[in-house]
Amino acid sequence: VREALAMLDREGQQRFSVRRLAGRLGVTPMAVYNHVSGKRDLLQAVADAVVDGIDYGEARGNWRQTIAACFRTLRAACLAHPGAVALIESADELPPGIFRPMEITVSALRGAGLGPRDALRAYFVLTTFTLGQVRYQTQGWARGVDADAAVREGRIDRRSFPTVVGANPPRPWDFDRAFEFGVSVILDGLESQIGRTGAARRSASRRRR
Amino acid sequence: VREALAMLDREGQQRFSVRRLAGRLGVTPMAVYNHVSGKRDLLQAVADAVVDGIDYGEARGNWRQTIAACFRTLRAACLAHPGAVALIESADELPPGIFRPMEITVSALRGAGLGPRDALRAYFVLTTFTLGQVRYQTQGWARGVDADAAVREGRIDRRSFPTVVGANPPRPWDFDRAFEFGVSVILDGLESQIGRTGAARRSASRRRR
DNA sequence: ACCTGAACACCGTTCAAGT
DNA sequence: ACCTGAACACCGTTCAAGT
Repeated sequence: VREALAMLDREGQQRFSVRRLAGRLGVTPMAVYNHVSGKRDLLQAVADAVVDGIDYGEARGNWRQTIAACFRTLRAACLAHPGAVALIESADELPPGIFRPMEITVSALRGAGLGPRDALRAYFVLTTFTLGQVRYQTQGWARGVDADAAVREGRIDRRSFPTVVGANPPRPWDFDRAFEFGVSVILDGLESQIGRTGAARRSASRRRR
Repeated sequence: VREALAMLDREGQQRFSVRRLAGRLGVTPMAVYNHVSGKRDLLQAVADAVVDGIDYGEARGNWRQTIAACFRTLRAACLAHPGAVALIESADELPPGIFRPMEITVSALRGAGLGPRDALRAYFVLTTFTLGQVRYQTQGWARGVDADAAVREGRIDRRSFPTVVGANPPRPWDFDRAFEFGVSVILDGLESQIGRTGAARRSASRRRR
């Protein structure tokens, strides 16, 4: 499992194969099947190992700080094991620890006054954002969606895409800052949602009196 | 390409193969290579076709409405071709149309008063969120990260995950509402960011006088 | 210009056999 | 309990040959 994770981080899931893993372990391909019931099972085990290796620590500070810290931890773990993210996203079943961010986030938001459904939705906003950002960074957003390259190579003309051409991003793109910006935008948005529903609830209870 | 897209939407990228495509076309596997230089090239062509098929229409309304409409369109297109999302995310190069949402979003946000770097970052928040949400919906978030199933199957205990167990999501999960919630949260967050930098700029120009 | 058939190097996996 | 070797059904792709 350890060697599999290393291979995945090094060469990606595309180039990973049971036979090559066996080769690196100096063993016949079939020996792998004594420890694992198949490729699927092996990748599952790798995903489990990564998920279990994440430590979110103790919550401290207000709800914004708690949530921000949680997703910073998640992001750092994903960046440390770029090969594992796709695995986690496609795993059939993951260890309970995968729900730690949900627990932390929903709990913090409930405490801040957000309703249960919205708190859960907010969690999904934060995870999809965080994992998506990691994907772009590791798999190379520098692929098809690299506006900078498209502008440089002249695949895009100023006429149809004036703003894209003008906003040509500074290189190297600072993923950390982009992530922090996103987190604070989302938290700001949640704060104003909380203010709004809180105000609605207050005026409702005022009417009730 | 049309048949390939249909196969991908139907059975997913995992089960797709050149040989099976050839089979469905009633032709020998090698015939495919007369029209396309390889599997990679074929998938690229599929991604291109999907991207080119998206029509974002004319911008109308204020910046919030413009942006929301843009990502609703993107989301609808992705949901219509679930098999193509992974392709687009991993394509090496995509047609210019892929930058339309960036153009629309950055332009709208610049107009609303956001700085160039933040406008670009905001675009990435919105795309990662939108595509991530689509992934969860189509690939089945119902995989490893399905809290509902985990609770039902008793893989999670109330002691360590009180909030997750309590927040047991209503079934069926309403992806549309979750998406709309996320969009409005992000737009709220951007609005308060704009207010903040706008205020900072105003007070700076006041000092300058 | 398009299709075929045989071939090559790779896959995941099974199964009988070894120690 | 662990490993091996041969085999099977599948890949993507090349290449010479056909029309």
